[in-house]
Amino acid sequence: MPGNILDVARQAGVSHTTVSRILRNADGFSYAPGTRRKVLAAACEMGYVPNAAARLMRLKKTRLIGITTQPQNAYATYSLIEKLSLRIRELGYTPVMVDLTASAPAAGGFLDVTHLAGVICMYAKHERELVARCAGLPRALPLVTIRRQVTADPAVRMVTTDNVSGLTQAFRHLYELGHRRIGFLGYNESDPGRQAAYPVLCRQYDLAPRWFAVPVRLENNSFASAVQMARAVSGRRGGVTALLCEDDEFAAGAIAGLSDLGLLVPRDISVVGFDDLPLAAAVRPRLTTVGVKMNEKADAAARLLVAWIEGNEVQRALLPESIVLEAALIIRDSTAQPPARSRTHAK
Amino acid sequence: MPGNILDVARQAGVSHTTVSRILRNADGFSYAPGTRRKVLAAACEMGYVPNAAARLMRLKKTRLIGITTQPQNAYATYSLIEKLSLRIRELGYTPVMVDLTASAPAAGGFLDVTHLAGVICMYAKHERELVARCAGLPRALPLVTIRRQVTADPAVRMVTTDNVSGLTQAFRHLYELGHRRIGFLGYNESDPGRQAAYPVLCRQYDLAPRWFAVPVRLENNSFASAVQMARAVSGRRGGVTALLCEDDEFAAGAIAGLSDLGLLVPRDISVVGFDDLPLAAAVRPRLTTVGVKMNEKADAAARLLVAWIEGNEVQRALLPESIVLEAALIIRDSTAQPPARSRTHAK
DNA sequence: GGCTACTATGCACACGTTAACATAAAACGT
DNA sequence: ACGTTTTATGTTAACGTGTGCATAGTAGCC
Repeated sequence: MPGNILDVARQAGVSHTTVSRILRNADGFSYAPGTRRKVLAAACEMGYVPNAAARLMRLKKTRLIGITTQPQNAYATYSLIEKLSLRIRELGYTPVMVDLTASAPAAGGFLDVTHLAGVICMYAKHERELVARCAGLPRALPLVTIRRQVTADPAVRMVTTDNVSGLTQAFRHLYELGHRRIGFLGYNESDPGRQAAYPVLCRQYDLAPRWFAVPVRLENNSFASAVQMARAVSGRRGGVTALLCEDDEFAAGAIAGLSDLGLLVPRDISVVGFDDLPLAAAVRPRLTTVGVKMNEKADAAARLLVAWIEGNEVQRALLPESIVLEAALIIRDSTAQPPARSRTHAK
Repeated sequence: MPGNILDVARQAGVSHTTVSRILRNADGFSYAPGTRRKVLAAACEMGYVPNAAARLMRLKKTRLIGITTQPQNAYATYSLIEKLSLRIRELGYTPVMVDLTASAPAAGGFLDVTHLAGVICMYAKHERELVARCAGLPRALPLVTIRRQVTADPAVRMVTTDNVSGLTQAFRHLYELGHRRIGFLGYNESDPGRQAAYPVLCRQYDLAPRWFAVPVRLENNSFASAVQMARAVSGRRGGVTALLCEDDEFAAGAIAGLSDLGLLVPRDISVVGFDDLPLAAAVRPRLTTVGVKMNEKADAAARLLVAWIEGNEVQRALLPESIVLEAALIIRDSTAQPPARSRTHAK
């Protein structure tokens, strides 16, 4: 125990109140330069660090921000977590990974959701779960959802990408290359953002939707499950010339799976990803993909949450309900004209 | 504030001490079944969750276990973090990601390293940093290192894979296929575990070592940096017929990079990975790789750390200094005989 | 100089939990 | 029936911090 505030006070020859106020730069208090110097010197010398627990008990506020995780999409998840963590720390908070599946609150788990200053939440299921769990609390848990907001809770804000625009760009790109049988590979049950635009676009371009959903049991490994979907995608009934994928990991997996069947991307089938992860530019062929500006997304989410946490009633009301970032199609090597024989029979 | 222990006590008609002891299953206390039932019912009904801060202040022990992270190797890192988190939770602790680069302790950061019950540490640099930072503390920070232990601190334990055996198996596999120009692709500065065995094996098999190190500036994205290394690996001076890689992500990147140069794996060059991540079986060609049993590793690390945390002096002394898991070569599609012209001029 | 306003500091309490110590009732042995 | 151990519960202090209230000194103002 490396010294408490009383030790510092004793050493500096002042009261612990003075120490507390000087070290926190408390507003509305003026201290003599000499006193200030003495206190800072003493604190610095003995390496004083305020006891987090005591402070928390007093303030009833932590500076912990939860990040919900899930096993799907290792790459995208980790990529986002990493960037979020960085931003959160830059804003003076500490990121904590929260697992909503297992956390029986009474089971001795140390940190409960209720102790968090806020949560950044990546999946619709988690959002519902969190909002439900905090329903009884007098103060709603500040929550920023990435992707799509699903509850009407006033404390929930959203940061997302304009998925509709992104998918539209991708769709048009494929259509202009000559594709008329364009499929969509996604989760069985997921946030509706990216999937919702697909049938609309099909109707708009007068094409039949061809939908491929990964079975729930396979969802834990996106890459591998996409590999397994390749047969369906390329099979008699599927028979698409181009495939839109819900994320890059799916796209990369689909390419691998197709190559097992002797099909080459983009010669035989074009594939488009979503996210523009580092993976997308690394894989061969390089992925044509919809870039979602992960960095800006993390930045916006962290800022929005902190603004909400630190703001008063009025300031909160001024915060945007949602921040929507632009998406931009990044054309690389995984898309090309459909094979010659396919170009004849449209629709 | 959803009720404190006093509220529960009042509702159950007992003292708060009784509530505390019953809810914690405190040893050495026997309570009447009726009392117990009353307390549990009251606590359950009002959804009582013990206040983490107050508990922490009293006990001076958290049930938080830190996991150090780093930007390199998104896949391997996330894979391990995910499994570690699960095990840690199963043991009744809460995982927290700790960032050692930025954490100025006094800068308002809520959780300091000193508040953690222990840390699981994946990289040599972090281990040194942590041990150094906790040097002044009366109680050393319990620490389990994954991979290779680098400090002599008695509170540091290690869980690792038998990398030497793993690399030996891989080397022998390549040698027996007929390869005589076997390179190694790894980090410039990394834990010496996997790299150390390579020159020894070269000497043993009487081959010249061919060493390819990723420049530090590229290290943040293993996949992409391996792609960039392909030219060196296959070039005039490099000219290897087989490549051992420090991890699967490197291997996958190398394959992609080689394909850019018109070289096919395994026809022109054989590639071996390390770790057996999900990625290894997903990528095409499927990776021949050294499996390190990530699950068992996470399990062993979490158990060892918790045993140390909860054990007394005597029990701690009985814990193994290190746990070494076996490695097993998994042969898939990325290795084959060297091309015919290469087989003639050995060495 | 007396009143006011402000500056600089301290005192004492509250937060919710655990644990050492205390106590009353019951069981037990002779 | 009486001392002794055991069982079942309660009392109270302590952890380290922030803050409301109090206080002493100092300056301003007519």
